[in-house]
Amino acid sequence: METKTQVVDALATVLPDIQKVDIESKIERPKDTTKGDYAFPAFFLAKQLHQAPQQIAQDLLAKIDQTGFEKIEVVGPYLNFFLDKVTVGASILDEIISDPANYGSSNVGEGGNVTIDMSSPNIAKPMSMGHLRSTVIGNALANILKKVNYNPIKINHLGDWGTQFGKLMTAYKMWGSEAEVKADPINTLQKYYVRFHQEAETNPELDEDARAWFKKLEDGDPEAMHLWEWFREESLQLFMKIYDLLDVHFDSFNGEAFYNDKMDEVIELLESKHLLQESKGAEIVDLEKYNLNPALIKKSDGATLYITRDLAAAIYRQRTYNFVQSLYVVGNEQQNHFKQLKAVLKEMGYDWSDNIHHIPFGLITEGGRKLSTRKGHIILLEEVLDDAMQLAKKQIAEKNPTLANADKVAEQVGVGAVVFHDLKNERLNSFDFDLEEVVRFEGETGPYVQYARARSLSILRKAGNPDLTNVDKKISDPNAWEVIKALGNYGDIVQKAAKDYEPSVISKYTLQLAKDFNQYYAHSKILVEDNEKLARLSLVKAVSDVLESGLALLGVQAPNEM
RNA sequence: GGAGCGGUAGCUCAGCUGGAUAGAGCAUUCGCCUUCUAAGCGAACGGUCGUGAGUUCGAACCUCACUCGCUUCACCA
Repeated sequence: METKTQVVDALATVLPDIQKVDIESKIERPKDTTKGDYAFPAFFLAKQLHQAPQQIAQDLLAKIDQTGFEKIEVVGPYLNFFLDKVTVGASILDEIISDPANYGSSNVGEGGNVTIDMSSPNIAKPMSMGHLRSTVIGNALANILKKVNYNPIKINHLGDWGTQFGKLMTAYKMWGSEAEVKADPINTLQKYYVRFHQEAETNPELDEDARAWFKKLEDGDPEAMHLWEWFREESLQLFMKIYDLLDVHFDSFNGEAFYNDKMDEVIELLESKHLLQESKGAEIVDLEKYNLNPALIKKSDGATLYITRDLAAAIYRQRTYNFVQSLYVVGNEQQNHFKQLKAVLKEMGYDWSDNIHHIPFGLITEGGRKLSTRKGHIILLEEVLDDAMQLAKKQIAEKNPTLANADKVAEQVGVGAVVFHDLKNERLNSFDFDLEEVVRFEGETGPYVQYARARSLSILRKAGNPDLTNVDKKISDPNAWEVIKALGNYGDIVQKAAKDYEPSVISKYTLQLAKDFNQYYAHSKILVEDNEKLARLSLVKAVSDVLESGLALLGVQAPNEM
């Protein structure tokens, strides 16, 4: 941040006719680090100065004040700036060591509330890898937004209402037994659900029966209500186990059922604004002018739909939290729905609908096939996490057999690998599930980052964890520079991740920092007795602090030893 | 057909608001544990950036056309 301003200021004094912001926008970071820390291309000045860019660069170099820089040099049309590594490095380390917890924080959010609709598994269905995506992306975004001083509100909009309960009740009444469900709730209910869809293909009466059961539920029929509560309770208990493992916690579990008594108002509002139309026996809102299909508010049998509930939820959230932003971390395949949702709210005259953002993510397939709960083609999250933990345990037994708390560490490493894998790439990328890939511990993975941090802590322990707050942090070793530069970028990285709602910006950064540190570690000896030892330890401490912070933003736990 | 996302090394992906010889990881081959954890470090190999035009001093990036893959388009969520 500040280092860039230094470059801008130096250039501004020799380019009085150019706006500072314009200069800043042209400054780039050379990919090749031997070409300096910042570079200024002179191409764009060629036209107005009527000179060759190479010549302009030369002239600027002659006039520019080089104090505070290690050197400035011209390569072709580029002016390359080399920062004073020792001084700049020491000040970056000082900043981190003096207040590690707040390093990288900023106030762009000004405390504003941001609701995050995330995870939202369906009751009576197992959690799949798709739910993992929503859960970990939402959780990471909440952490990232908090770091830039928004106030995130994590809402688990449980799928605890809807026609699937009608189907489930039909199936249960026809083929189910209480004992079977109690023995293994989710898998059994899942089995009923799959069977329902199989048999309904040849027997359409089942669909009618399911519709009837759901209608009963909506009308408060005691038997239907009882079954619903039972299914819900059993499911929720199992979900909580997974959330504990992922260390994800919610501010609200208000799911679909919570809005049952809030939908009449939505219908009334729509009616009073004359937005409802009848079409084929159903009630719709026409969205022609948004170039969207009509939003179906009420089915021909009078039952409500997803969007009606989401309208109620959006209005409720606005009233309850007065959000500055409302995020929905939901798969990309639902983008049409969210466009409709925003459009209907807009039609209702709610300008705050502009603050609603669908945060889509890519689809997970397996063997190129879309996963489908209805057809029973799913990847169970629980199994993936179990596999990952088992594998981590095996690794520990091989590589660090004397490790204390091996089980806990295996959990952190295994789960960390799965979570990190999900956050590593741009969230809109879809990917084909490959267990080996997901639970990999080498290369660009969560464990790689965890390992780099564990090694840094190990060094600090060996050094007796000295107090580093007031030590001289000047490091002359050029190997340290890439690490320090990376450390200095953290704040910008966090802001970019927040602005783009993109956790992968953080994961990529932690990988890069870990890589830079591992290189330094391999090439420079830290624990040698000389007058820069405490400065080097400061660097190591700063790395462990920032890696810990970055991993925490991602919701990945970091073991002190592994 | 409309809308959306994508096509970069054998595989998985980076590539910032257009800039200097297109970068990682995995896989393959080969080095490095008598020094701070080898879940590591280093080296080699590997690319017509889907195709064709255009804008520009300069295009993987912007525009247009085409092409391939996935998603979605009222009574599921």
